[in-house]
Amino acid sequence: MYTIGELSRRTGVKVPTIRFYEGRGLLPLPERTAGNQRRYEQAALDRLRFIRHTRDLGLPLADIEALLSLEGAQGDDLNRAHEIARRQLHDLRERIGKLQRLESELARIATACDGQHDHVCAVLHAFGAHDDCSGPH
Amino acid sequence: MYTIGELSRRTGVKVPTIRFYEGRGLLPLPERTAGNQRRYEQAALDRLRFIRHTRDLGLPLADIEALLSLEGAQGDDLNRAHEIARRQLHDLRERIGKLQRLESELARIATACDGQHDHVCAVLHAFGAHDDCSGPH
DNA sequence: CCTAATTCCTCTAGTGGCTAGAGGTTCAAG
DNA sequence: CTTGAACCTCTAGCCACTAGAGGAATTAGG
Repeated sequence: MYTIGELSRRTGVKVPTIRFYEGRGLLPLPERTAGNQRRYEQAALDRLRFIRHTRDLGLPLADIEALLSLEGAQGDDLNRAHEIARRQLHDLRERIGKLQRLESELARIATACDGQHDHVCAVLHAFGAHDDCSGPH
Repeated sequence: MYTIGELSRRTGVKVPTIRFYEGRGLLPLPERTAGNQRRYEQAALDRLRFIRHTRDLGLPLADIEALLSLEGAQGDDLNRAHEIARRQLHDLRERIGKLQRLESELARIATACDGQHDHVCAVLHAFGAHDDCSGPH
């Protein structure tokens, strides 16, 4: 039996966030003490770790909900879980690619006008100038 | 003189978003026709492109506002613009690093249990299992 | 000049994923 | 039995938009 604070410490999910997940239906309603405080079992800890992990992976709560509903799934449902993983991987790779293109541009901007603070800073110009960018975005 | 729709087409910023920016003070109040419709000058187009570009680079609106206020700045203000660029680059590199770690993990998950749909899918297990991860997050 | 289609207007509310705060109650240690 | 930490509910706020309602203005064609 864990208090909500213990659950928080063990998973790294903040207390208000745990209550928020409960409200969203991601965590089942836990038992309560006579004084109305939440008491969790091991299963809740596992489930919350699953949620934490998948959130870290960038899955939106809706997808996590879908995955959670597939617990012990068979047949087509497994394909659905697979599909979610593949889609996430695809999204992630796109995000990385985009960010890397921006990185090179930002590096160019950050080093612009280093040393020569004449009268109009190249940084401000560089932020506005799209023409100088190497790749499209 | 551009209508809001033309401005939108030329910058790729959606019409409601342009109005939203105006409300946030990022764009000055434009002239209006007798019928109360917005009419923009070239300066507004340039400014909106600047905003669009910096948003693409990941800058929050507050930072963009700060940069816009530095137009034609001198001395310390230039350092401030520089500082914004450097901080953004730092953040961006962190984000990329984190996403790359997640990518390798997600790739592992997506290919797990390919072919062998025995009875409990490895994808679901893999989503929950943090132990198998290569790096920390 | 009239009509019809398109674009424009303001306003409110919703999205995702939390986070912060107010104002109060319960629990555990000493 | 007292104290202080942790808990409770509830509302509101954050960012950066996006969607929709309900209506007014503009523009192109006939």
